[in-house]
Amino acid sequence: MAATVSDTLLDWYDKHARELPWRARPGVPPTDPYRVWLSEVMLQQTTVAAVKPYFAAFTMRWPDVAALAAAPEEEVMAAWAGLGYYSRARNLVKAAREVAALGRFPDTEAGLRALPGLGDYTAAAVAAIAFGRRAVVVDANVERVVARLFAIDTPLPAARKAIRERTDAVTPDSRAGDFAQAMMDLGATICTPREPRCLLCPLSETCEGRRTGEPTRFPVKPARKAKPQRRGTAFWIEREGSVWLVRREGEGMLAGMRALPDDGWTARADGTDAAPLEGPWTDIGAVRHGFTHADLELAVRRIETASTPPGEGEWWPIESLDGAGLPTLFAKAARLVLA
DNA sequence: GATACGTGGTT
DNA sequence: TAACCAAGTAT
Repeated sequence: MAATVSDTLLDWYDKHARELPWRARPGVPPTDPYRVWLSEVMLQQTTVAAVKPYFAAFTMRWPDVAALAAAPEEEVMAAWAGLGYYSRARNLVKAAREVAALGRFPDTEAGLRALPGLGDYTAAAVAAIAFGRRAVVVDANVERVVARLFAIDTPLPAARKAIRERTDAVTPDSRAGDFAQAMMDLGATICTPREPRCLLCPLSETCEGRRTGEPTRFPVKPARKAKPQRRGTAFWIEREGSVWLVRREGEGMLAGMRALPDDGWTARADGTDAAPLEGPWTDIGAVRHGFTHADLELAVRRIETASTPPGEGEWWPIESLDGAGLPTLFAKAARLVLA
């Protein structure tokens, strides 16, 4: 009888699993749910390389969920600065507080799914990896591997239903966490988007996508929309060695993060160019920054003043600006001013 | 289902 | 270099 997909893949994983800071050795259970959850949230739409230093910093500073639950949201947001998708940090604090109030992590997929910031993927991944539950874990790696394995040529996102069903069918009852991580490792290192290393793939013999001769045809993705180009202005207001920082409100772009005051640019519209103070302003230059759905050219203007701007904000010592937790866009603007 | 939401690495 | 892409979620 031929070996199953899961047996073959688990054998491969036992030999080739990546060693990652949040990962126990394959098959060895004592996996701290806090570390699994934290890493999974950080890894949402984010590369392993980008996550590593943040994971190290967070676990050093907040070693368990109780410590994170007790942290001021503002400090967690600042520590997240540079990692992107900042609603993750807001939800991270909320979830930590719910778990702390509960006294422990929910240990079922449904219980985890109810926490803020845990969607279908993350709830399944934590249930499987941290609690050994059988769960169907589907991320972009699994989508790609499964779409190729079964030559699913329905375009995304309509293909998700079939992909999920196929993934369910090959997910084993035991070691579901290792199986999920094996699928993701395979997708990240072998079954890559552009030049898959089919000669090294443990599943190549049964892969229907490979049999077609064009494995990279799967999964079929819709064409992308063009990104609009936006313009805006940020204002560097300096007084006695400090710069005026504001906190961005709401739940939109960079919400909750410290920032330079700006002219109200959004992903949908250019800024008004209106300054928070009377001039004279000095033009410093501009920085370019790409967001998911818009590219921004941000002009930077500077002024030295003795007065405090209207509205909420704080004078932040320039020498310790690194600790302010500015998102990358404003870190670039600050770098330009200080260069 | 479609859209909003960051950033840095890779090709 | 300009796309493309990454361990997605919320609305």
